Amino acid sequence: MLKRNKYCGHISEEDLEKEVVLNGWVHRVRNHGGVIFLDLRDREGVVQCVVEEKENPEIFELADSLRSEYVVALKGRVRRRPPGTENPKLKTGDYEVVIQELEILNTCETLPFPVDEETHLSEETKLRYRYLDLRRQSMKENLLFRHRAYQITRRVFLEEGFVEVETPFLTKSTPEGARDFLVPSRLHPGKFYALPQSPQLFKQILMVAGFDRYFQIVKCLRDEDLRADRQPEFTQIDFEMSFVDEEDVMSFSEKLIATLFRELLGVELKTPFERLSYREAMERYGSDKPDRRFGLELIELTDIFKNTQFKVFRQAVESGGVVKAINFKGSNLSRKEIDQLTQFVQSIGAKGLAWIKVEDGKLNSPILKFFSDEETQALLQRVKAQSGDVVFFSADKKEMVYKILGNLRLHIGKEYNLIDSSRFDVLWVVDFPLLEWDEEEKRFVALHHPFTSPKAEDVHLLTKALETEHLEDRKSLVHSVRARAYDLVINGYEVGGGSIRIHRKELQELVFRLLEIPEVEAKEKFGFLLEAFKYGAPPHGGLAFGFDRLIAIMRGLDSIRDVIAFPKTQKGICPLTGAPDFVEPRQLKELHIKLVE
RNA sequence: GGAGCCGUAGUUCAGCACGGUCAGAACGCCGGCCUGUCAAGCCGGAGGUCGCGGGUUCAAGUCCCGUCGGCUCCGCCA
Repeated sequence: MLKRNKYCGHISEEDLEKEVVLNGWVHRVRNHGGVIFLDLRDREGVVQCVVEEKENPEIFELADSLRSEYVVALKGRVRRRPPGTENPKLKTGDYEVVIQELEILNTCETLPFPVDEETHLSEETKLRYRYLDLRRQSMKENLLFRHRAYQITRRVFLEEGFVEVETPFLTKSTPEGARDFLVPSRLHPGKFYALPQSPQLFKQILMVAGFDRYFQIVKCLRDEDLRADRQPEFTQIDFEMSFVDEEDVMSFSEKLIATLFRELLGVELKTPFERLSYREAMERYGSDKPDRRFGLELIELTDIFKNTQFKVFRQAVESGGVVKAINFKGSNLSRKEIDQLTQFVQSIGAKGLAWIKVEDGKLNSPILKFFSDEETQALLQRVKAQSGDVVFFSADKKEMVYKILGNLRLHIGKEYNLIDSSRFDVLWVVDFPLLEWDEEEKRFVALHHPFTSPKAEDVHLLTKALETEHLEDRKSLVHSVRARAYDLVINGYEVGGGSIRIHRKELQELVFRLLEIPEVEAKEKFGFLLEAFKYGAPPHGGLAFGFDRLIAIMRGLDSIRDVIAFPKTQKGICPLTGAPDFVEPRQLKELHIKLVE
């Protein structure tokens, strides 16, 4: 076999008049009768190869039998293309390889879809024939980009003295958080391993072990429903540091992210990144991961309507809720467009969508008749209403208003192309609440995870909350406790999150008491961590980046599937392998598993 | 668990609102011609369970119900 000494995509001036051996796939063949052009492709690119019938009839005949995606090896002389026939679209477009020897290493059946074009393909087709999909340029570039990102990431961690350690995949199920993937134990009937949702506990134990600075690029697994930015298995850049506070973790993170953007995209991010409090993010954008590349901010109106006659608003305010609005300025939306937006908010759980349209100084609205003149005037002034504006309202419990208007804002931003996709909006969201009330479980749950440290100045509120009998009072005390947590948000996606952890037993026990995790259970579920903390746990904290999301955002892609070599469909299926699938009864028996029905 | 969009040739799609020459296009594939193309060109050809099941109707890609699959979103995702 002729063995490659050059990649097709690397043919350049220095190869002129030299002999090269290429290995690759037939990208395209153009037969002109007496001359055949063959575009040969490998990982690095494409080069045109040529054979003329009168010069080399045997090779010409062989080349005539070539079809798309045949695998070939060829030897040839590189020459400059005749003037006027250069192809500026190709990196190697000034040159061509005159074929002297040609070996067909393998044939290829008729393709299910063209590899050489960027035809839109259904997700199912892409994934079923992923090996062909990955031959396509954009997908190939996505993976090569990702590859470079791994290398830069490792280098930056190395420069900063981090140690790479692997943590177990067969581990213990822990309460709180996402649903675990379980692995039945053959050696221990009835017992199960859990696949890790993240290396969280292990990396903290590594800090106790004195490794000081740890990192890992690691798969995490969560058995939850999928989204464009969520796969059941995904990759995190995970790290943890000892003897640090949030400033250390954040500034290292900034170095890593800024380096990736600089070296991969040539984009210089301004450091330190901007910071926004959780509260401000929610109040202005209705989201803890705001996309600030467009306006349409939420406007507070509760005070204006606190005594209103309009029942919908008044009831919301009386029961502790809020009234907020967004003003889609100069949009001149038609009734039909407003109806479509109404349908959208209804699909996410709103009862309806109140609106006012400003037209030539006149107001058009189904709810205006319920407002007093003062309310209308105050409202118009607050939202800075001008002709052409359409104002949308939401009045409900705070969380609901944020959800409705936050999503509506985003929906409008996308639907009406308000987003400047040429820039990156990078920010930290900080000052998260430590705990939030879970209405379903009737208890407090950790917003990040139960090991997140509260701010020192807020700890006394936790103590006080424990002593408070009345639930509403207790809620308001607990909700005012801020966590030493931080999320990195880029273009409206949470690409990373972390915190300074609790490293002292007493504080951890206090948090467990508030989470209503009984001592017995805490001991049973993560007693190993609590025990480790007894033996000299250093103060520590860390962060994990969602690697797939980060790469997708940097590549300007909407779905992380496009940066994962072999992703799953929305139902968690792998069309390439057919996983998940049934297994042999014998396998089940070994695992002591009996299927119901 | 819920909402929306989609499913027609190997691929991407049109046809569906108004049921009746609607089995169509492009690309791909096969055959032929062609010495400078590069999404080569020209001529010819093959290729379909309209996702699946049921219903309405004289008649169903087209309307209705169910179901399966793909995508987006809500719930869920510390």
